[in-house]
Amino acid sequence: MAVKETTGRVTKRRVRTRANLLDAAFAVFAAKGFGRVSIEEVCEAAGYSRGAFYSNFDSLDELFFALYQQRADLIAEQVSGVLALDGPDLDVPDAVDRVTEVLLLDRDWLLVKTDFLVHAARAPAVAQSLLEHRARLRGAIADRLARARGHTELPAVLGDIEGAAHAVVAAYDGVTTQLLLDRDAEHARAWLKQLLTALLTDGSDTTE
Amino acid sequence: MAVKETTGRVTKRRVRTRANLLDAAFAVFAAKGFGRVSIEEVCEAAGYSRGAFYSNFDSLDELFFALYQQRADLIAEQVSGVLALDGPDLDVPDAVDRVTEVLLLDRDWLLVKTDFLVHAARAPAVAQSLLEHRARLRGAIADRLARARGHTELPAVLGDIEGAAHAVVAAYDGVTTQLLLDRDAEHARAWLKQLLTALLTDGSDTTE
DNA sequence: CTCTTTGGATACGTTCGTGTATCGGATACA
DNA sequence: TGTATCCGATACACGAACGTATCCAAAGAG
Repeated sequence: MAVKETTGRVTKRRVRTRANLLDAAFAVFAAKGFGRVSIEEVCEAAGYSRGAFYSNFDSLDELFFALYQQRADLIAEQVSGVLALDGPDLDVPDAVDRVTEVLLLDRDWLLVKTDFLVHAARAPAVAQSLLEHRARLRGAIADRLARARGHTELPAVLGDIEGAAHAVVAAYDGVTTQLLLDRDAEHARAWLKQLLTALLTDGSDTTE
Repeated sequence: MAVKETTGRVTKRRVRTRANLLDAAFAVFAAKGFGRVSIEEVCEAAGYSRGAFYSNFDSLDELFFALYQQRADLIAEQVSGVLALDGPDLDVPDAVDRVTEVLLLDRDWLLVKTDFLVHAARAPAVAQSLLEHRARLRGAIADRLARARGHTELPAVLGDIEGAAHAVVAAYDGVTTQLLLDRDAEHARAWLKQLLTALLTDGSDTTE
């Protein structure tokens, strides 16, 4: 049961400890990786006993899911926010700049995100939820690209705008992988920018 | 100690059981994910007792590393082989076709590969080894691209040939991520082809 | 302030995996 | 075929983490 019985009392303390558990879990997961983490470790890191955990969650999986959703929504908002900025149309390179400034900042998040991916890959239900999340993000990107039309022409090879949005996500995923290994965030961001530019513009624009 | 004392007797049985353990481990890792797998499970799947394991490996980590190296080398050979085919020059789209036919075939491999990535991301020494492996692969791709010059002009946005090779790997990683979630291998391969085409050619070539 | 409800701590018993030490059958080599 | 060596199986002791049942303190309602 994902949600505790919707009894009357909502309790303030509960919210606090739940948040604390989630925060601690984030740190522990990032450090050791989900799957190598015990419930006890999370509790210890949060300064609670196991009783607190079982009072708030039914399993580590459930906590992990909640944690991911929390953070992913946060990121998604940031990206959407950045993309929505400014008037109805602005050229693509500028949007690319803005996005790359927000992304790839927190290594811990990348670690947890990838853990979650690998987790979802083996749990169809979870995968479904993750796919929907990605679809929403792609939607935001597609909207942005649609608004930019006229300023910058998209290459035809990617197909429609949806295709282009798909490509953007793929580029992000690809760069994430590399960054996880070499830990060079600066380089990763510069390079993501370059990749996106290559994907979203015709070869004509050689800014760098 | 990665390699058992180099004593005289080379032993035939040992090689067999070691291989069996590795094969069984691959299946188990793919199914449950490294980190959720116990030594016992691997032994059981292979039909051995834990004694056999400790006689061949010092830890699960060591086995995992050996397993990854084995399979990754295999894939790398396949790719290099496919890329080396035919005369000194052939256009890019053809090479793209060949490569996409070899890649993204085995879901189990993608799972294990991603597990290993996430593992390496937290173990610098392992990451180093993985980075070198990737560099070698990039090298093969770069060589191929160099030979194709004159037939197809690369877009300038990616920089030199090394940059283009980098982009190819990123695209592969990105598509892998998506495939892990939606399990649509057919679509993934078609789309990888499209992505690579978009990256490696000027917008002029609209084959599809 | 009192009383009721809720949240988290503590204290079990149990299961599971680990690593080691020892033993017996298999294997290579003469 | 004999024999020395190797390899894998078995047995054991230990520790870690789990899930539950129970209890005390904290927070909200009146």
